[in-house]
This record gives sequence, structure tokens and C-alpha cells, in this order.
Amino acid sequence: MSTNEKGGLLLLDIYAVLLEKQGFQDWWPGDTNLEICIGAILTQNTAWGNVEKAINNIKKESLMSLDALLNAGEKKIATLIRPAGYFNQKAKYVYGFCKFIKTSPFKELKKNELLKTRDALLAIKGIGKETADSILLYVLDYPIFVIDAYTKRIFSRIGVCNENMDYDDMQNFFYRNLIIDVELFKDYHAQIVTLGKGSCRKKPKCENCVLRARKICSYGLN
DNA sequence: CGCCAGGGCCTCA
DNA sequence: TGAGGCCATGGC
Repeated sequence: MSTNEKGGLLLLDIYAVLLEKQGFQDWWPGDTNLEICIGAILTQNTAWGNVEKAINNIKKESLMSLDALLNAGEKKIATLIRPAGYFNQKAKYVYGFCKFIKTSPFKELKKNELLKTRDALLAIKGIGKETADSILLYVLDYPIFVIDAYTKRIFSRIGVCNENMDYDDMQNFFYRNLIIDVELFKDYHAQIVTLGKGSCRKKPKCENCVLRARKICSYGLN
């Protein structure tokens, strides 16, 4: 049903341009699996710069480990992650996630099937589809395509999908029109975020957009 | 100042 | 199942 089912070539073309112009992104930012997961939770509807401050606060007190965070407790975590916003909610989420990983370590999760693992993550309070998929892709190396606000904005501006598509619709669009490859999925999402933070902001800076330069996107040209 | 940032949960139709 | 309210800090 999609607007463009020759989109397979299109999506790969777009990635090629992004890779060429922005360079390989080598993502997700974070030193350890736990840090990636916490970053994924903290960045919900929040600027990454504020997430970095929060993560640095945790590291400064040497609390970036499962046992240390569980021992510190929700209140302490809330104090440390304050710069990331929604700190009371997120402290609960981080604590609950740590409790889950304590009983189901990453290595054990990896032995499970993809959908089973995804369901387990989604059952944790505070882990929705995007956060779960980020963990599945960047920590557990499952071939999952992450959808976020940048993805919706960029590809609806390009015109290959519309903004009323929900998460699953968007994700299926990418699955239908891309080859399934973990490393491609990792870097593609990273490229999308870089473009979204750079030129394809809510208030767009189309002048220096690499997709407009290649005539892939004509947003705002009438 | 107001707007925005790599969402998700809860509630109520 | 979908729309709306709520959560909150910091940069620009």
C-alpha cells in the first residue's frame, strides 16, 4: 500500500548520501551496555546534552553499575539524573530496568529469541517501543530498525511516508524497503539522528541539507 | 521570554 | 486504539 514500493532503492540511496556526507557514525554513544540502556531511557523526549550531564553525574560517583545503582536507590538516582528532566519518573524506570537486568543479564537475554526478548523489555515500566528497540539493536545486536521523532519528521518531509503513520507502520516501511542488516540498521538510525539534529530540525535549516543538495528532498520548495 | 529536545504512561472515550 | 494530559531540565 505504501506510496513508494520502489522505495528499496530510495532508502539505500538516502543512506549512501548520508554516509558519504556525514561519515560513519559509530553509534550508540556510551561505554558499556548498561550505559547505553540508561542513555536510551534518559533521552526520552530530552536533549542529549542533558542526558550526558546526568550520565556524568552517575559516573562521577562511580555508580554506573547494576549493583551500585540498585544499592543507591530511586531517590539517589533521581538526584543524579536531574539534568535529564522527568527525573522522578526516569529514576523509577532506571531502577526498574536494573532490577530486571539483575535477574536477566544481557548475556542471558541474548540467548533468547528476538520477539521474546522484545516483549520482556516492553514489559518493563518506562521501556516503550523506541527504547526497547534501541537496546535490542545497539546492545543485543538484533536487526531491529529504530523509529524516532527524527525518522518520522525526515521521511515525511522527503515525502515517502506521512506523519500519521504510527510506530509499527514506520518500522514495517523500512523492513519492506531495506535489506535486513544489523550494521546497516545501526548506522542508518545514527545518520538519521545526526541529520535531525543538524539540518532537519523542527524549524528546518534546508539551506545546508545534504538530501536537498542531492535533490532527494524538496521540502519547502513549493 | 517561549520553544524545543533521539518518549512513555495513564485515563477516558 | 487514539487523543490528551502529564512528567521537567537546560540550551538557544
